[in-house]
Amino acid sequence: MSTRRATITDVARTAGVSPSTASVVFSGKTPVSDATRRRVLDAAATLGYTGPDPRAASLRRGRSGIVGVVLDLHLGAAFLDPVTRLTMDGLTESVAPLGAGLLLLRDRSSVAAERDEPGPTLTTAPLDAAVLMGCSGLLRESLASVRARGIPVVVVEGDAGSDVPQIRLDNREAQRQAAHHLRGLGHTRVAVVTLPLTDERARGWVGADAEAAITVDVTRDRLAGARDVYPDAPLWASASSSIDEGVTAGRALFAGPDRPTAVLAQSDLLAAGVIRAAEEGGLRVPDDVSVTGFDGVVVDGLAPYSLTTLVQPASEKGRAAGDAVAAMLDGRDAASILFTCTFREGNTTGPAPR
Amino acid sequence: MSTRRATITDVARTAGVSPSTASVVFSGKTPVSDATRRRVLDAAATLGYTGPDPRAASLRRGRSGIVGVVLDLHLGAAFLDPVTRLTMDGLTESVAPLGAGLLLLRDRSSVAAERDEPGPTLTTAPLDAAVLMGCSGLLRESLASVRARGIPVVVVEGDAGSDVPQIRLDNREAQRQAAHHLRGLGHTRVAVVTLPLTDERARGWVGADAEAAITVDVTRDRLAGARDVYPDAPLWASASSSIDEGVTAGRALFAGPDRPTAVLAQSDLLAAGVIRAAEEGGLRVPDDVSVTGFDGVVVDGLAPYSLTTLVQPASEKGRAAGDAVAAMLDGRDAASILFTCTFREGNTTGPAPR
DNA sequence: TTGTACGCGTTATCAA
DNA sequence: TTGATAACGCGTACAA
Repeated sequence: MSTRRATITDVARTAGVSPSTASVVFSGKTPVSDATRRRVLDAAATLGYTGPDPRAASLRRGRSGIVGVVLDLHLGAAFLDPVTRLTMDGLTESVAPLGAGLLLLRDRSSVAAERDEPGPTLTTAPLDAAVLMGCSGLLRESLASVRARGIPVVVVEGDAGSDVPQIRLDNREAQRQAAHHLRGLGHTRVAVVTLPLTDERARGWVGADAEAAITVDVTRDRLAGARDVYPDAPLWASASSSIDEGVTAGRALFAGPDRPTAVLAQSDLLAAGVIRAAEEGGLRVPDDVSVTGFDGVVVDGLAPYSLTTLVQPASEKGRAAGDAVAAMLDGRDAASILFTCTFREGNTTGPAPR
Repeated sequence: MSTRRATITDVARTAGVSPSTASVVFSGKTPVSDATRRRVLDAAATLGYTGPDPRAASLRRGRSGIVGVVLDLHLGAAFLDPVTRLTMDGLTESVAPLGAGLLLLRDRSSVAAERDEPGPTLTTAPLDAAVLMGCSGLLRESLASVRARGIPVVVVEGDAGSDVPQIRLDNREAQRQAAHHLRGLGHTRVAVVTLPLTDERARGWVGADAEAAITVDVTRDRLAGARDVYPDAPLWASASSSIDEGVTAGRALFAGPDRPTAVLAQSDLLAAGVIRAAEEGGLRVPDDVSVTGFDGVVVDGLAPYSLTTLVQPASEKGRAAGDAVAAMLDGRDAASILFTCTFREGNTTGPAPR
């Protein structure tokens, strides 16, 4: 084997052209005569040169073609959430035309403290831009340093300073619609199953104090919407958004004496679990209990139910984030966007039983 | 605003030291006197310098700290699979100590053909290494060029040339164990629900021709294990690994005259769906029908069932891939690994009804 | 259409 | 403990 990788200079020399010409052959930025191109390509083949070194190209260009995505959980957990998956899909799509790929990063504020592993960070990775998805407030510092480096940042469903473009949802209004819907059906005994209230993710009934101390934006906003219509509805906080958590919640809800006739769940997965718990308890949905979800995602295994829910434009959110990144990379500035959910009536809600 | 970002040279000049000294202050590779360090740090703060440009550092070092991960589907679909999630988690962990992050790449062979979007590829991204997860054979070409560039590659559950380290599972033996288990319970009328047979992902009953034309390794190997014990079991191919697909399969299986008393599903999700379909059809599990899964993952919403299944070391696979990458990056060479599944008996299998 | 010259921002090496 | 030097491999004005 040879001692060193071939560079474009080697190729140029072998082909008998200048390095710039060889470069142009690969980038296609400038017309090159067919004869020259062939000579260069042949030389490249001979030398085993497979194209410009991305590292060098990236230094020269000032672009790496990499967009960092910061998730607030470890991968598996983050992607457990269908909304996250859809949003990532949208982001992937909208970022591809930029010639960029997504680099998975973790919110160091939550992890790095534990043990001092290195790992790529917002500050050490060769990023062209960064997208923060639903990250905790603690990451402010990294955010600051990234912005200091002049790297465009977009925040999706998270709490960032006001001068960062944000992609958000009308969580409160949307949840209010669902509550209205239930009230219109005559429901008065309604319970709410919430997403985690804080990073601690404590599960169980929620008292006034805990309710006042909610730190997760999404949870707080959706709850506010429910409260607009049902100020006194009892609250059960789940530890995560999953069917199993919904089942746990449902069991608790349906166990007591004053069984609710309707449940506002803050996610479709939770709603699916609540429905499962209802069936398990011999309650029929929606005859005995109405259940609403939130997100409008496909819940694997929920058929034949079709949830009454708020459909959120999940992949559009990702796409919007990508577009914002593209805009900023382009020198334009990106505005924050507030997406709207659509109420969709399924077969899981019905008139309140008398 | 100033005209240009500060560089380490600017910082050095301001601090009255040489660039190399300033560099060392940031990298910590060499002891520096406290006084000097302070001067440099102060200068950096003054100039708004937040640390070395990763692009330049990466060119100089010859390392980017990025490991590419090629998935054979779009993100959302890939992460729909719990095994993929776990594997990615393991990979993330084992790659973090390397100071590396994961860059999400798509199998261009499947996508690029469609439309000619640029997007990051195996060949244009600044990768230190690449991990291919369950990718189709078509990607051979990219694989070749990557290897030509001297980039270490590891393949997980996919079909690559023999000279690439592979991380695989004893699919056949494992599935055979499940089949043995069923035979031990006296089952003779057994059906198999498979993962997709080919990239086309056609759903339905499988004839001999189709069975002979299976292109997906995992599917073929697991089926072989089932065939070792039940050479004549009827086959239903699902279009993906999901509960809903399992339901569809189950309905088909339980509709016919010769209803099977046991079902070997090639994934836990499929098994969960089959169970759901059984319940739906008034069959009790395991009294009327036994069902086995494959993977040993937590299926959200499956409780109170605990599947009889083959537990595969999913995150270990990811970790092994990361370790292999680390080894190769280190100049050592990495061997292929064959992981073993563990049979776990749950409450979804029982004696064949008489 | 092709070639020349230079700099992108760092860091490894070695000498002081 | 610090500093000088020399790449790292490429792209792009600009000139020819």
